[in-house]
Amino acid sequence: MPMRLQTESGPFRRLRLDKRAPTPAYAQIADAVGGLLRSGALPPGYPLPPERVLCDQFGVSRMTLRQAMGILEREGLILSHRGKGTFVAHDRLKKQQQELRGFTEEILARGGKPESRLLSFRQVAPPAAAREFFAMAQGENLYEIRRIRLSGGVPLTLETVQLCERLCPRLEQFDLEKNSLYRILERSYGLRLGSCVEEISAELPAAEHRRHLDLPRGVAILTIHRNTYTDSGLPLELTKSAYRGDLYSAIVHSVRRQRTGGK
Amino acid sequence: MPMRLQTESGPFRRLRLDKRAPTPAYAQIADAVGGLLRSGALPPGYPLPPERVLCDQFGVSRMTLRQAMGILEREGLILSHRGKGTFVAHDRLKKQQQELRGFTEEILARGGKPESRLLSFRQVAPPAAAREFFAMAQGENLYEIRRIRLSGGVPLTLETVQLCERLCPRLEQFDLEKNSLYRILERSYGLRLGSCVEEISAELPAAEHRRHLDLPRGVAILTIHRNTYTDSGLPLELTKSAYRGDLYSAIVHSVRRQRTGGK
DNA sequence: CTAGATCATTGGTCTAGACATTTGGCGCCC
DNA sequence: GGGCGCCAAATGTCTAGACCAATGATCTAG
Repeated sequence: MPMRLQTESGPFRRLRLDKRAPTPAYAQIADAVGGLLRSGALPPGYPLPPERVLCDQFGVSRMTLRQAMGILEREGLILSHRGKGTFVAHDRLKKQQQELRGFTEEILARGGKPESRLLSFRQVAPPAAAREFFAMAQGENLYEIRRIRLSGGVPLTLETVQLCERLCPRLEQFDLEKNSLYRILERSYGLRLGSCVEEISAELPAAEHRRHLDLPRGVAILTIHRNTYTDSGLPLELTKSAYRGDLYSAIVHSVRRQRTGGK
Repeated sequence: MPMRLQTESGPFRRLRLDKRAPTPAYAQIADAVGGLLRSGALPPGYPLPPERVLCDQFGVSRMTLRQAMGILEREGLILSHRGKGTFVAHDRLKKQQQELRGFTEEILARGGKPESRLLSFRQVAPPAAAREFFAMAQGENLYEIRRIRLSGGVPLTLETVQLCERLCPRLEQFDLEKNSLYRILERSYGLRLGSCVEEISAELPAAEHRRHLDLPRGVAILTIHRNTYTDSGLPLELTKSAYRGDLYSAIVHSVRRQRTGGK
């Protein structure tokens, strides 16, 4: 007897697709299947229905379905093997792209309760480093924001942000103790954050750190310099953060460079 | 007069494709175009020929060409806009995936001259943390390698690596002062590195650090705990590194999570 | 009982089209 | 001169197939 054709899609049976929606079919499929996988309802190694079966179910052609599967595979949610099938990947395989987050988002993601205390908000003449980074013309101004950032009421970092006034004029109208700066930039100025480069280093505490961070003895400072760009590559923000070394550490996900691979 | 159809592919004119080669057409195209872009010969914003022109030139269908373009777009080498065209992206836009590297590779990439001094190479009973990470059975052993790692003759970090003997038996036959551990794992054991998670923190120097790292006064320690996995998600290596804070900092690239997007 | 051939099933690649949507230049009309 | 609409060109999405290559179950010959 030939190998039985798999027709029972099991947990995938109920997934559907709205052909009238403006979102493309492949995105809907990737969202639907991806959501099911991320829910953790299926154990690693659990087989997905064959592509041709899913095509029937969603009512799309195979190329469209494979566009969705490609997204899921790049995210590390599934693993495909020619001749065998496609399977739910192990959790550890999830390709965690290093994610750009502001302090507020980062602390929320870690289960903390972010707060801010504004130390100063000034317009300053740009130092050379900032002038070069932002490609500033003569006479352009820089916003400089200094804040203590807390989690659960404990001072965690002393942060200095520099922003080019050209990109976010009248920034002073916002309350930077109550609002996430990144949210303001995205929502109110339509600046879509794109990427950043951080340099993470270790230092001994200086007087300034002791003054603001309530440092116990025997604690070092984790310093992060961040250069942020918009999604179109425009220099957006320059940040220096001094974290309490005993309360904060940076988590970094890396992947091995591989062959350019399929999908 | 209608808008002139672009037929001059300019710098792209000479790119060709070997239909008999075993590598898929889309990979060849991505390599060829990607190589031209990475060479820096074209300025940011320079327009690529329309997809249909490239299809003709390479002799492939549009879906195949778009598979190649999708790779380049995900790498951040090009930017596409519906209705306008496809353009060379700005350098800053290149999606630098955080890359997993061993010390040797990292120092070479930074233009240094990596060396190692072996402090100890032992088989030890696994501590609880390692037993859990490697999912070790009773009686299994752990390799523990302690090395001073230098760049240009200067001690840079004190590194302790733990490896599960099951995955790389008879590791003691290799000279770990002369060979990159990652190279050994890949070449001699066929273990393909996949990804890692690092926790980066700051500490004050301990006696051990002073003893081995030749520390000047006023220097903190940058500590990196690394959990490494193979490309199939198998736990491979557990490393703790203590870097001289004045000589080393970690560079991290991050990108903003976006809509699942096309291609 | 085993080694090898067969073959259906699977994902990987590719084609030759189609229609949709966005953009921007051009010409027309006021 | 200044809008406004048309339309060609461009990318985005999708189809309904095709063939290839790897896998592994089954069948068959020894």
